[in-house]
Amino acid sequence: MGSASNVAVTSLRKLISDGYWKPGEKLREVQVAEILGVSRTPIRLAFRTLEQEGLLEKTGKQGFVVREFSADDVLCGVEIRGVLEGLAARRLAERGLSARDQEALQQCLDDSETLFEKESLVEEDISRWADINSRFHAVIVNGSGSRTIADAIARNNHLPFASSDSIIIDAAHLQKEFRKLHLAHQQHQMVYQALVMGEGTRAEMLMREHAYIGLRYGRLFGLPDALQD
Amino acid sequence: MGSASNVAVTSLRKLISDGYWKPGEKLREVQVAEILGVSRTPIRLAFRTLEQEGLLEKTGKQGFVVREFSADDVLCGVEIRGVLEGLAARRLAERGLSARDQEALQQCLDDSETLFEKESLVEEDISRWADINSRFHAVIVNGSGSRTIADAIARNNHLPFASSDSIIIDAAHLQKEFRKLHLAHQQHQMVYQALVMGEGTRAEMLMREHAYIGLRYGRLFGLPDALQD
DNA sequence: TGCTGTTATTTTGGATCCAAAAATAGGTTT
DNA sequence: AAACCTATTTTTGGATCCAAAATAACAGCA
Repeated sequence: MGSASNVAVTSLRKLISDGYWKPGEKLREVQVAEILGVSRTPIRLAFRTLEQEGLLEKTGKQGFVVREFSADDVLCGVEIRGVLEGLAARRLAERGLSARDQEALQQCLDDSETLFEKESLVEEDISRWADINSRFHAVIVNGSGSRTIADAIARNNHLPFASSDSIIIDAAHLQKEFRKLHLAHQQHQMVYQALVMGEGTRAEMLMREHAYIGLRYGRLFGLPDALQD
Repeated sequence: MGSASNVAVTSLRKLISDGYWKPGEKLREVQVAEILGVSRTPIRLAFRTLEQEGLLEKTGKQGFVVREFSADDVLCGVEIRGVLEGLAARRLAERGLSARDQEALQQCLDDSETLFEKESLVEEDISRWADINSRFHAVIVNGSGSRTIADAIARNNHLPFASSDSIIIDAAHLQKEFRKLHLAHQQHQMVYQALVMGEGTRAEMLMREHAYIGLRYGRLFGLPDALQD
C-alpha cells in the first residue's frame, strides 16, 4: 500500500469524480481528513496535486472548491487528447514501429476482431473492450518515445471525461452500443495501417478523429445532443 | 506578498531553472527550507506542485530530484505548445474574433511593425518584442474561450523551454537575430489574416509552424545544429 | 579484498500545536 | 430594512514534534 498522501490523492479523485461534493462546493480540510481517517497534512498535500490536475481550484477567497466543467470543457478535453495522441502517433509512424510495438498493436486488433465476430455484445465484453482499447492507446502514447508527451497526455487524462479509458457504455442498450464500439475498432485498424506504413500525417489525423468517439458516450456530462451521434 | 508556500513555488522554480541543482540531483527538504528561510511544510507543498509541473520527479528511492531534459524533450515541449496553441487558434477563428480581440492583435502587429521599420535592433528592442509577442499569444490562448485549453497550455509553459516567452536572443549578434524576429513577426501577420478571415484550419496550421521558431533560439538547451536554422 | 549483516544517522511522512487570516454572527446606527 | 462596525468562531498556513523508513557507515567474515 502506498503512503497516506498518495492514498489521499487517489481516494479524493474518486470521491470528487463520484460527485461527493457538488461543483463549486468548498472542501474543508478537517472534514476531508476525517472522511479519509488521516490528519490534515496529507490532505493539504493532496489538494495541491488535485489543483494542478485541474479537479480543484482556488477560490478568490479561501480554500479549494471542486472545479465546475461545462459541456464545452468536455469537448475541449477530448480535443486536447486528440491533438496530443495525434502528435504521439505521428512521431511513432515517423520513427518507425519496433517489432514489439507492432505485435502488441496487432494483438489488440486480433482480440477485438474476435470480439466483433458475434452480432452483439454481452455485458462482460465491455470490460474486454475497455482493456483492449486501453492497451492500444498505451502503445501509441509510449511509442512516441517522449516522456514529455506521455506526461502531457497523462495530465490531461486526469480530467475524468478526457481519458481514452472514460468511454462509458450504456449497458441497457448493448445492441446499439455494438455499432459504436465496432466503429472504434475500425478506426484502430486504420490507425494501425497508417502507422506500419510510416504515414505520420495520416496517423495523426486519424488519431485526432478517433478521439471524438469518446464524446458519443458523453451523455452523462450533459453534452448537447448534436454532439452525441 | 503571497503566502510562503506560493513564494516557495516561484522561488524554487527560479532556483531550479537557474541550475542551482544539477539535473538528477536530489533536493533535501531541510536544505531548501533553510535557503528560503521557511519551515519544511511549505517546501513539501511546493515539491508536489513542482512535481506536477514536471520540473521535479520522484526517484525510485526517496524524495524528489530535478528532472533531466533531453534535446528531444525540448523539441516535444515546443511541439506540444504548437498543437495546443493551434487548437486555440482554430477555435478562435471558427467562433469569430471579438472587436476587442481583433484590436488587441492589430495593436501587436502595429507595434512590431514600427519595431522592424529600422534596419537593425538595439538591445532594448528585445524586451519590447518579448512584450509584444507575449501579448499576441495571450490573446489567442484566451480567445479559445476555454479555460481547459488555457490551463493545458499554461501547464506546458511551466517547462522552461516550452513557453512562447522563452525565446532567448543572442544579444551579441543583434544583426543576425533581426532576420529571425522579423520572420516571427511575419508569421504573426499570417496568423492574424487567417483568424480574421475565419479560416480555422489554416490558423491552426500556421500556429503549429510558428511554434518551431522558438527552437531557433534553443542553443542553450543543447539542440542539434540541424534544428537550429 | 570483497561481500554481507548489523547498527547508526539521515531524511522523509504524518500528527499536533499555535498564530493569523477569514468567514460568520450579532448588534448598532442610520 | 439596509449598511456598517465589532466580536466570536471557524479555517487555514506554518512550525514543531515524533515515528518510521531509508540511506549510509561500519564491523565481521569468507
